[in-house]
Parts: sequence; structure tokens; C-alpha cells
Amino acid sequence: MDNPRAPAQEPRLIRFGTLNPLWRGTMKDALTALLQQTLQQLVNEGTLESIEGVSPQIDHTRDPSHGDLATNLAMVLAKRAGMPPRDLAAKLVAALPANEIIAKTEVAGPGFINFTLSQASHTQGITRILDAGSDYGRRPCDPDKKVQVEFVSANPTGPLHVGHGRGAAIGDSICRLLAATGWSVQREFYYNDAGQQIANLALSVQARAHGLTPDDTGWPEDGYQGEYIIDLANAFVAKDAVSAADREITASGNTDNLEDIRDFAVAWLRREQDADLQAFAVKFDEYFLESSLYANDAVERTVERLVASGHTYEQDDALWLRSSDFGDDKDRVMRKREGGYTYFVPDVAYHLNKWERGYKRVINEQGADHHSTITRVRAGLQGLDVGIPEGWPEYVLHQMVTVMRDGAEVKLSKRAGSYVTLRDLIDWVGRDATRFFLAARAATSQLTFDIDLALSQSNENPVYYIQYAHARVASVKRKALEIDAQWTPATGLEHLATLKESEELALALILTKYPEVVASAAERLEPHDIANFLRDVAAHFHSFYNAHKMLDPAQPDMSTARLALAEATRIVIASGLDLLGVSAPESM
RNA sequence: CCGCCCGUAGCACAACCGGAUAGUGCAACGGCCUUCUAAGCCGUAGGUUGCAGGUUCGAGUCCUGCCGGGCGGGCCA
Repeated sequence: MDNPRAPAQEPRLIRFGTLNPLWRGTMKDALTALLQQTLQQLVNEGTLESIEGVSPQIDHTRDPSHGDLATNLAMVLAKRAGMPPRDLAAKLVAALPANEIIAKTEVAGPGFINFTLSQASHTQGITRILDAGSDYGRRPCDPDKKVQVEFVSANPTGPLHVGHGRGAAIGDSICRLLAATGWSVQREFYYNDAGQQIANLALSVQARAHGLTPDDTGWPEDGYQGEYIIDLANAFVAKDAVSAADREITASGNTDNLEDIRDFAVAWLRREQDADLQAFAVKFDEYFLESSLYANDAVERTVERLVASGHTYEQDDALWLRSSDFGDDKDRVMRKREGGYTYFVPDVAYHLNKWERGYKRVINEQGADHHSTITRVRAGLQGLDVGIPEGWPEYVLHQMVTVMRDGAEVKLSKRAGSYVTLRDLIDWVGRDATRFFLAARAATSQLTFDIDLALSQSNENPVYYIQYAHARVASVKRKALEIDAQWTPATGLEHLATLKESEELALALILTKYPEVVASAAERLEPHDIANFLRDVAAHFHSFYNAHKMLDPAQPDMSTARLALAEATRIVIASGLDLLGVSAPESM
């Protein structure tokens, strides 16, 4: 099994000559340009022959005693230059062109070059943020860079649970990240409304409508036992009308007609899911129905194409896909002995449809329990011989969410009907906290959602820490206007040179990292990077806020400069929270 | 049996194609509100990064083998 994640991602190094456009204007970018000149200088004077293929790293330092930025350039080039790293580092430092953004340079450790940024560089950074406003760190949408993201895609057989919530939070945030980095994003929800599970759903509703309970004889074997089935059955019997995304259905009330029940049940559950998603502030551009693939013969045509391309064979009265030709560990049955298709066939048809809609880039966000479908879907797509790249589509898989309540794990089982719904979570801890909690951790790690903890400490949730910083800035801005109508962030731009305190400079520095963080999070498809960064920004702001009085009538220049810095902070926090789908309140 | 993900402080999680002294929140302990929002700040304590090897200037990160947890693998979806 190959890596499900996308293959083609820009390396995060500075590869000279191919700067990430999102970094434009960041200190990293500026320093890279300077180092490029420096290297050219060394080449000119013969110290180095060439800098072809050099991929040095330029990093923000962890330890302030190492300056603000550091590079391993000398260590990477030492062998090529034929001199010890520290000596080469010294030469590089000496050849660095004059500039106003670096205040101090130092060779350290095995050959790192540490740079301390100047006050002027911070002034530049803050000005740039205020000038860009909510566009800071973002690129305009390029209509030619189309990407489609499929996420949630819950079966319409029950309410959305915590796992779907995680998919919704991560998927939606990925969409926002892609949009912020210039992609034109289409969000899609795939409804498995044609399989065996839907038949079971209809049978379950029918059984409930007939007054049966799961313990009775006559209850369908794989019936859904959740309480919501009772509500659903009652609504059907009462001849309720429901309107889901694209259709309006009135129940016939005829409990002998399974087709009526099925149509009504799917619509009813879609309405529930839509309401949950709306409460979660997640929207889709397209709801794609699996049943449509049968209605328009797309499944049949996909099978025919696979047969025609020669990647199938008949054996034991079944039709097989030679998926082992495409990286699978064995061949897979496409058409069963009794004639029906196995589940991955409509999946292949669906993805062929995506390809034919023109999406050269498609990302599927799913639970890790769907892992095995990746190889099969990709194998099926390869077998079509229509020029689909091997790694297409990309997958982001999130691991399971374990829910703890009363110190014990709550088992998630649709059939048993005992599980925590997304709606429950939102009702308990709020939309912002739920979204943040579910998106703030790497998708690859299993996470534990402790209900009791979330309830008892809802005010301690990290999201409030970040939102509080935002609200504080808004409050200070209001206060400033009370003191003097001229006291606005814009006024402060002229006085940024008065910012000299370490807390001020540290805050200014971290704010200028934002574009890099957005670019990186979008490339890696990892929204939790944003959450961690915001926590960092908020911490810097809170420290600054507590260490210094921001508004002092006796010092108008300094006060407005600080106001500008605070506003820059607010812009970054509001933008970052938006990427996570979390609100940025003006007051708390 | 095979494949994928994970294992980091009491708990939940970070750590940027391998970088310098492994961080953040909660929980614990001690301080800070007559002053811009105390949902905050400052400080203390807490670690053999599951175990054992290997690769190199350098490993939580890469490789091998174990141990432990999760998920998946069937003419089920």
C-alpha cells in the first residue's frame, strides 16, 4: 500500500529560485533573497563552484538566544566548498550584502548562522499586515486551479456522529486552507443511498412502524436499533412532509410499501444531517447521490470500459478486476456470482465522474476505516486507461474518535443505537469549541473526546484562550477611541519605531510567520498547524498585554503604535480562526 | 497471518523533507485585579519520547526487530 496522502507537495525548504509565492513579503523570503546574493558572491570570487541543487533550510529558531532565524547553509555546503562549516559560515557572513532587516549575525554551534532581525523589519511586517487586512497571508482565487474536496459523505442511515464531526471539521478547514492559498474549491458530499444499508434502513423503519422492537421476533437481522428510527417511523405513519436539500417528500403512511418508506427515510435523515451540518457551519456545493450512478448507467458503463480495457477476467462465475496489476495485493471481485456489483465498483464510477468533470486534483477526507478502498478505487481508475495519474485522488484519513463519558468509553455503533451525535457535542460545548477540538489535532492520531472534561471545563478550552485575545484587541480599540478619536491603528503606523520592548518585538515577529504557516498547512493538508500557531500568537499577545499598558494618554505615539500592533494581532487571529471555521468575537 | 495508523509529562496533544536545551493546554503548587476584559499574566514542579539495536556531524522524527493500542483485509458495505 502506497502512501494515501498526496505525492506532489512542495518541499518546505528554500530551494533557491523557486520561492513559495505565499511567503512573499515574509522575513524568511527576504532573508532567502539576501542569502542567494551572498552565495552568488562566493561563486563569483571562486570560493564555490556552483550552487546547483543546494537545498538549505532557513528556519525560525526555537531558542531566542539563537536569534530569530537560522540557516544550515554552511553545513550543507561545507563538503562542496572543501572547508569546515564554521569557516564557510564566517565567509558567508562576511559576504552578506548590506541591508536593513538584519540587526545581528552570528556563527554558532556546528556551523549554523543565526540572524537577529532589526526593529525596522518588524515595522515593515506590521505595516504589511495592516495594509493587507483580512487578505494578509492569503492569495486571490485562481479559477484555473480547481480542486474538489469530498468529505463527511455519511450514509443516510442515521444522524451524524462524532467521527463525522471530525471529518466535517478537518474537511471544511482543508477547503478553507486551499481557498486561502489560491485554489478554486468545490465541496462535495457523497450519499450512499443505493446499497444494502438503505434496504436495512427501510426494513427497520417498517418494523418500528409495525410496533416491533429489536428484541422481537421478526425484527430485521441487520436492522438499525437507534431511537431515531422510532421518530422516523412515527413521522412516516403520520404522513409528515420533509424537505431535504433538493427534494420534498410527503410520507404515504403505507407501511407495506418499502419503496415509499425508503424514500421518506432517506429524505428525513438527510434533513437531520443537513441541520447538523448547518449547526456546524459546514456547507457543500454538491450532494452527489450514488443512486444517480445507477440511474444513468454510469456503473454499467464503467464495468464495460474496464472489460474493454482488458483488465478483467471471469472466474468462478464472477467478474474480477486484475487489481494486483495496480498495486493491490490480490484481485478483487467486481460482479458477484448472483449478479450484483461489489461496493467499490460504484466508487470507481463515481470517481471517473469526478475526473470527467475536469478535476485534476481531488481530495477525499474520510475515516481511516475506509482505508482499504483507496487501493481498489485507484486500481479501478488505472484500469480504465483514461490517463488518470497513479496517485489520484488524494486521501486524508482521520483516525477514530474515542468518546469517553463517566470515565468509560462510549462505543459507537449505529446498529446498537448508542452513540454520541455531532449535535450532542454542539449542544454541550458549543460549535466553536467542538470545531476547534476536532480540527486542532493531527488527523493521523486517534483522539479522545472526553465529554465530562469538555463539559466541566468548557471555559478552559483552548479556543477561548484564542478568542479572548481577539476580543481584548477589539476592546482596546474601543477604549482608544474614547480617549481620542485620532487613536486608531492607522495613526500608529507612523510611530512603529517606538516599539522596542521584547514582548512587542516577539509578537511582531510571530505575526509575520502567518503566511508561511498558512502555506505549509495548506500544502500538508493539516489544519491543526493553524490551531497550534494561533495558540502561540494568543500567548504572545496575552504576555504583551499584561506586561505593558497599551493606552497611555501621556504617550500618544507609543499608544497608537501599540494599537497598530494589537490590530495586526487581531487580523491574524481573525483570519486563522476563520480557516478553522471558528468565530472571532468582538467581546466575551 | 497480511496491510495501514499510532505510542511523547498524571490527562489530552504539538514538535516545520532529521537540527541546537522536546513544547502547549488542563490538572498540581506559589504569587498578580482601586489602572485598557483575571476566559488573563508571572513563577515552581513534572520526561530514559514503549523497548532493543542501527544509520550520521546530529534521531521523538529515518531503517530493522520486538511490545502495546486502533483500523482494515472475505463474491459484507
